[in-house]
Amino acid sequence: MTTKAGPEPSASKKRRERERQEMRARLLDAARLIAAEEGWNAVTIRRIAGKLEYSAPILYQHFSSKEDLLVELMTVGFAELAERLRLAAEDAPGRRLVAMAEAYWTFAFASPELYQAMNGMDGVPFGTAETPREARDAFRVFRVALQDIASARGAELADPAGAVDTIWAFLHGSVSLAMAGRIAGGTERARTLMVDAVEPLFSAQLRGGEGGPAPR
Amino acid sequence: MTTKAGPEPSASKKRRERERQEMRARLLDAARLIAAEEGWNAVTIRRIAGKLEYSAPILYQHFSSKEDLLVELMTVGFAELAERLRLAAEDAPGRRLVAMAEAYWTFAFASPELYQAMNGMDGVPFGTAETPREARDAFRVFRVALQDIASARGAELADPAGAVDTIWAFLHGSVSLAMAGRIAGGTERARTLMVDAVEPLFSAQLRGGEGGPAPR
DNA sequence: GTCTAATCTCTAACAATGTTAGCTTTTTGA
DNA sequence: TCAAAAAGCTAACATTGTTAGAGATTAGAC
Repeated sequence: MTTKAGPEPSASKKRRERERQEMRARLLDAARLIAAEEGWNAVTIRRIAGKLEYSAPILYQHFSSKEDLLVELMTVGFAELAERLRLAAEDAPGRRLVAMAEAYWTFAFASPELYQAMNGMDGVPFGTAETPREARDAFRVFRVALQDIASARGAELADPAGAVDTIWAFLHGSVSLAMAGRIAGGTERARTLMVDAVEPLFSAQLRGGEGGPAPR
Repeated sequence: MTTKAGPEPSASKKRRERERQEMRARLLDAARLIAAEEGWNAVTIRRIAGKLEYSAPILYQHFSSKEDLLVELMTVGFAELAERLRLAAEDAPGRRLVAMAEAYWTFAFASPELYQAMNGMDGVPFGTAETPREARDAFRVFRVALQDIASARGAELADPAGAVDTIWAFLHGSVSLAMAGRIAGGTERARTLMVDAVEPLFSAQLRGGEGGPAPR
């Protein structure tokens, strides 16, 4: 390990580094707050800085560009989502799948601005940046949970990674359409539709192809 | 009917109206082409007009704003998608579901710029405009097809509209993640995962709750 | 305590964006 | 031939992300 080479940094140097980090976090929070209140279109560099009573160029001492800040918020979102999924994964195997689907939904509608930053909706760019580690974390939590549920039923997944992709795609599509107001009947109905369909979608991922109904 | 009140418009008036429509269509095509070649971020009013050798303000004689043009392209997209779904719905009942899922996928990847315009990705605004008639058209085609498939199996859908929403959400989520490069293994694997899972997802929509495997 | 170098933060400016005003030119219909 | 209408342009505006450069503040060595 080459970590911590050279002499110990002086006390004030450490303090200033800490203040830098706090400033960075405050900038992220400000952007997130504006987005939550007025949508991503209202998130401009001058408004972010203004919210902290700084002038616009301050942002470039903490992020290389506006997009850089947005990408960072995306990883914040994935971290929060992963945490919620971890929590839901502690449910009993019988309820775990539904709990995780509900956790996904709850996260998305509790923090729509983060969900949008993560999925490139509404003016937030996406695709150029690599998928962050936090996203892979969330994915892994999901995969382990699905495998556990399968083995609790005395079965196993034909293609664990594929099962996660498939179910993730369904959850994302459901939330995405619901958030855009594209599901007639409102979000409550959309949520019910999603939760009801996730179980058969999972069963079909079990070895042996198109699985039958879930065991009672 | 109050259509066609007043005297017949003069010949040259009709010609100019026709030219206006053509100009409008050319503006839409230019925007679409730029988006297809360089992404939506490159689509600026000056570039759209420039591509037709006009100056920028010409756009405002055909659209009330840039967003207005984008919304129009969105309905173009839904019209194309509806047409493709209609075609796929002519397949034999046994293949129809997969054919429609494949048609959805093929459309999305044949015209990513339209798909993005329809679903508000990558800088294209969405949500403010009402869902256009063409979108409801596509939805209806889907619903009728699903109902036909069900009755061809001697069953029926518990909630036809809900079944469409559910399957649509899954298709959209799959395409959306694949297009963002978020499915490990590339688009071909993503496509396979989607097509494989659509059948059990459909079966679960049949009356009687979580349906078993498809009849052979 | 004083001085130099680093760090912080600002104002001013830049090019590019969507959009509007106002003018000139062309076309229309009598 | 002429007035009205339509088409199309240039010039401008405010707002965006971003950079340059100057002025203030602080750090740490003597």
